[in-house]
Amino acid sequence: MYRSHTNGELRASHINTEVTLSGWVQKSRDKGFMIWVDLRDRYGITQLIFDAERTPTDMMEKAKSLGREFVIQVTGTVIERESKNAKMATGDIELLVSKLEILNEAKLPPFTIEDETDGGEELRMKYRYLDIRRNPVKNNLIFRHKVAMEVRKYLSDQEFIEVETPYLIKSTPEGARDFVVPSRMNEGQFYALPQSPQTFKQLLMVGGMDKYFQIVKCFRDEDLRADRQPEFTQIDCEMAFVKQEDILNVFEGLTRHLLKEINGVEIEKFPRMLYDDAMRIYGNDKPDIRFGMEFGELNEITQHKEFKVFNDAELVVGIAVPGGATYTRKEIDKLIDWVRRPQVGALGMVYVKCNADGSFKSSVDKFYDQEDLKNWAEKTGAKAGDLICILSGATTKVRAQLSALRMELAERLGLRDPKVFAPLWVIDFPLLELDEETGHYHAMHHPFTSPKPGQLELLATNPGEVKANAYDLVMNGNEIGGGSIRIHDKQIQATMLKHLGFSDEEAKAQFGFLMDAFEYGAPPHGGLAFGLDRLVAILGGQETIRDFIAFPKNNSGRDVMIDAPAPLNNEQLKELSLQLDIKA
RNA sequence: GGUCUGGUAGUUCAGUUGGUUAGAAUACCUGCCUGUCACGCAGGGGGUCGCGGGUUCGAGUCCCGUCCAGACCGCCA
Repeated sequence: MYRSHTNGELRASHINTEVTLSGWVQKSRDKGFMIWVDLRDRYGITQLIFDAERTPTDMMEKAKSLGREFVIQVTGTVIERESKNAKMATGDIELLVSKLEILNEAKLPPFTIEDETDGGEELRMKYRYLDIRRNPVKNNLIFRHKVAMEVRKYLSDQEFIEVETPYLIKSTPEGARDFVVPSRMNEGQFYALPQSPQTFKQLLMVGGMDKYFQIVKCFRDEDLRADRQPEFTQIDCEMAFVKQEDILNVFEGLTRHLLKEINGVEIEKFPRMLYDDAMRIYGNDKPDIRFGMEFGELNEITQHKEFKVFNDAELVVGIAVPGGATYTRKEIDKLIDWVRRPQVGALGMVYVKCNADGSFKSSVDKFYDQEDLKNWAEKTGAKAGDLICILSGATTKVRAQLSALRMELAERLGLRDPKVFAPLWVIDFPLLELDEETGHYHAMHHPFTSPKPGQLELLATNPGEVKANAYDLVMNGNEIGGGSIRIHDKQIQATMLKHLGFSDEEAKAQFGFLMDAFEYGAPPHGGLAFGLDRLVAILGGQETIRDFIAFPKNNSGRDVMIDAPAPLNNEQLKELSLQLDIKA
């Protein structure tokens, strides 16, 4: 037996009992006459004591030799501390050690195993097993476990069945790039890892599993971000015999359950916003509605003067920055520089200070009078003391730019409180999206999404106008889930693929199995998938998903701990019938 | 593919206009310390300034290239 108790559970009630503990040496404080050792495990810290009067000399020497992160086992008597520590759960007691065994020595760790570590990101990733000993990371992993358990509990209670789908599937050219796995037995052929179990869950619906879910790894070979990993986990869900309303209700229920159980937050009804409105009011399909700063479109009240920039613009739009009227010229210039950075890409910014005395001062006073500026303030909801920031240009670009500015300013103003949760549904997404480079339309969600009833005909004439039965669940400016009602009719699916540029042969080769299945009695169905990593990070009030993943990849998609990816040797390549073509 | 920021002791960082032997904190080692818990005190060891090239009497510092890391844009149906 290595331990009778954990390091987090001993209290005053255990005094005078003999216990055995195991764990890691967090720190030892050697005062010469006495040595205190903090013994750590997953559950907490217990203070051990060795002292010259009660501890044999040889054990004193052994205790002196203990270094950080040594793994030890001790037996002893729980005693009351002479100086208690109210900050520790076990702070009333300590263990007078009678037997000390070093189970494993440890090299000096490359960074300190403490809540506020001195280790940088890269080192922590390289020695992730040490990082996981730290409370912040450990607690995040436990938090993630809790969320996953609540998801399983809730969906299971609603009669959902968790079904596993294959990881070795077929590559498709649409959408994200696939991770590809060569097949040894089928020379020259490749599996692909799934970007999502999309077609399989639809086939489960055809198979009659009318409520399915799966907590499942998905893979996308695209560049990473702080909130994006090449392998990530989805809560993948699908239901048969449902309409959009049913799906929204079920998964709003799940989300409400999580907010209540995990965060103790009760939210009655999630607001719903049309995609078009989200774009118009927030310039963004995943608006953060924890704060206002809503867009005010100013075309009508700006384009009657000689200011060419506004007169030529497709869209003139502004936001009110609370308290911004006090910004200095220098601060505003920095703001203008910020929106002109290539990442944002605005050409310039017009601003209006709404002074406390009710007067206005703008960067375009040459063109507009106080009455004009007052109208702008009204339209953007600016009050005395606010600053109006106005961008103009092509609608799509300007909305994205002003949205970026809105988020940045809200961040700086502390309006993005991680303890506040503001979920909403964004509905009626467009079915198709125009690819500016190729001029072709592609599916905004995926090619199995059904158009709104009666809009199928529009596909031929105005493809960009067609709305889909597609919806996103958005929280605090993040898309935490998205889904759609699917096509379940072979003809409609064929038409859809044709409009996406698939020939009949390509459609058959790629998705023939799905369309064949539709001919054998496919029920109406739809579903939704949550990004678990992101959901957990947001519920946990953090920005980066990496610390909620036990072994994440770095910015370049590398696992720096195991040093993957790595080359294959020649025998392996030969066995797979592969030749490399790498430019020097 | 692109933009920006960074790379100096085990670690986190400072290093001025290019100028003596590159510093601080922390960690580590040694000694002291009768209640520590961010223990304290005294002393000590520790550097390929990412790498390569260039300018210069002289480069951590300036220039060019390159590698690595992070954030973002493109991308992520």
